[in-house]
Amino acid sequence: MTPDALLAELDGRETGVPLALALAEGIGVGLSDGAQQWALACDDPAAVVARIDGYLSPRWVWWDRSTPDLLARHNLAIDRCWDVLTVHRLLHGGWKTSIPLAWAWLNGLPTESLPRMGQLGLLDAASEEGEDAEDPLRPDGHLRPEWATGGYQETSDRMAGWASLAFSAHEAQLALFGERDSPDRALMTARSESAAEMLCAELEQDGLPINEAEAHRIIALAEEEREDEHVLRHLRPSQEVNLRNPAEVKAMLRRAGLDLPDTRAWRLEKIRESEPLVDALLTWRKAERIATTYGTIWLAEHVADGRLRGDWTSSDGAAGRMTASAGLHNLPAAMRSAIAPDDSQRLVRADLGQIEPRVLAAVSGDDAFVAATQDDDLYEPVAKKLNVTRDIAKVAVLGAMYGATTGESAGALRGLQNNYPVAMGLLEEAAEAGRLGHDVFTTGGRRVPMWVDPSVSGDIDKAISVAAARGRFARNALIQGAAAEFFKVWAITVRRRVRHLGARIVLCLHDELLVLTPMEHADEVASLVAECVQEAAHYWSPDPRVRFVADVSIVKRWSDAKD
DNA sequence: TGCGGCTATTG
DNA sequence: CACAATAGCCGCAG
Repeated sequence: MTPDALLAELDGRETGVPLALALAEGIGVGLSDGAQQWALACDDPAAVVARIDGYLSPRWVWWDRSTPDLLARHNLAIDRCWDVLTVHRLLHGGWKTSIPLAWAWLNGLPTESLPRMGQLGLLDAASEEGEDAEDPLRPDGHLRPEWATGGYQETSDRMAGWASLAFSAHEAQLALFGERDSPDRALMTARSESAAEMLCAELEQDGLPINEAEAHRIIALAEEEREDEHVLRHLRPSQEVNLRNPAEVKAMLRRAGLDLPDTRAWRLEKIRESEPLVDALLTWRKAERIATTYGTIWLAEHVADGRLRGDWTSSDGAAGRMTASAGLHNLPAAMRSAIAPDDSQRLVRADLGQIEPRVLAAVSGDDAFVAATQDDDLYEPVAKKLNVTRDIAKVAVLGAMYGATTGESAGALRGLQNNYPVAMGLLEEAAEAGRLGHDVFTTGGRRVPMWVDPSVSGDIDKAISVAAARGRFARNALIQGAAAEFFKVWAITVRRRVRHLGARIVLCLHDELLVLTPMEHADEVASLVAECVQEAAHYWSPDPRVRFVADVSIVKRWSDAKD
């Protein structure tokens, strides 16, 4: 089959119709619409996908990240897609999964008896009668694991079969959405999370622009400051101490007359003014961190052709936040001046303001709390209502979302419950579900699985403390998870809206975006990024009255101050 | 060599 | 010092 013949067959179909896809470099493309399947042998499958996408603009259905990875390598950006494994994580909860596991779960097959690769290879070599190696399904209904790990890529006919199964999996998932409380909302999430997975493929491909000379300068400075002697010279009598061993550091401080329960920075910070030894230790630790974690080895491992790259996942972690390796999400502030493009480009830096409380207002629909979001600083009206300072109001609101029970926030918590009963009630309901070990669901329909630690049975105190931790976790997961969903809608909207200007997202950081843009389009990109906050809010927010805000600025380096 | 504990960094 | 994450070094068990 040729691409032209295929396009003729697809003629007249509606935009957005689901079309499943499997492909392999240099081999071909397999497609399926559920009723028919097509196999195209060709060298450049991405070019075929580009033609169909331009012609029909379907919703591309694929099994997993391997497909957008290939498309991203060919610089083909797809906006409308359905990633079966990403949707599986949404429906099922958790992160660990695989194509055979998702297939088994969707088809009600026992998942304990999932065929494993090694033993199956032997069985297949024996090739029982009645078994067809060209069939991706075994007689018991399970997927052949060797198909999932590349076997489907051998011929375009196999790809067509593989695409056909992806289509079936997608239909099974659609049926499950129908059983949800808010099917339409969960479907929206499935689509946006799938697009976010494609964005992750691009983030891995592109990387962050990094000025290596500047990075080396920062590392060299840290190397100087991490000399043990800078700390040890404060000791009388002089002594050898392994500063990397917390127990030895604690003993060292005790000998210096400082008896502390541990040596954590927040504790030491309080006394560094009056204790030169402590001040030197904290300075040493900061330098040590940069030199060990973000030193020359790190540069060599993660930087190539002027880009800093890590692995990206679109919905890792408890509640579905994006994660990145290579330290991209916890780069020390001191290193951020090295994140900079060449002079012909700029970074548009944007971050959502007070995103978690605003999301709480949106998902709870609490009238009074929604009203507070009209303010640029949401904590001001809250403080006024509670008759406390702005700082206490902030700690109280954050404490309510994290499940704090002690400290300053405890007192203000009663004020929050009186003034914002709907929002606080929602949080408490989630916490109670978590304590009981019941799964909770984000507003976008992500299942957040709870767990029961079997090791606590018999130990009442421990069981209570584990249940309490689960309650805090569930309470926060509703907010953090919903914020992650909103953030991803914003990110994929930006991705789509700035593309024609040659701009690309190069970093996603929970509430912050970095967009790399040609200098001449920086102003327009910045405007679009700001507009996209409203567009994303309109699309995502369960309560249209909630106001979302963002800071947007054009910078040469990530570290540059916002204007 | 793998793992828990401690510590750092970030949102 | 509550929620989430990645990542390093240490000592200790195997």
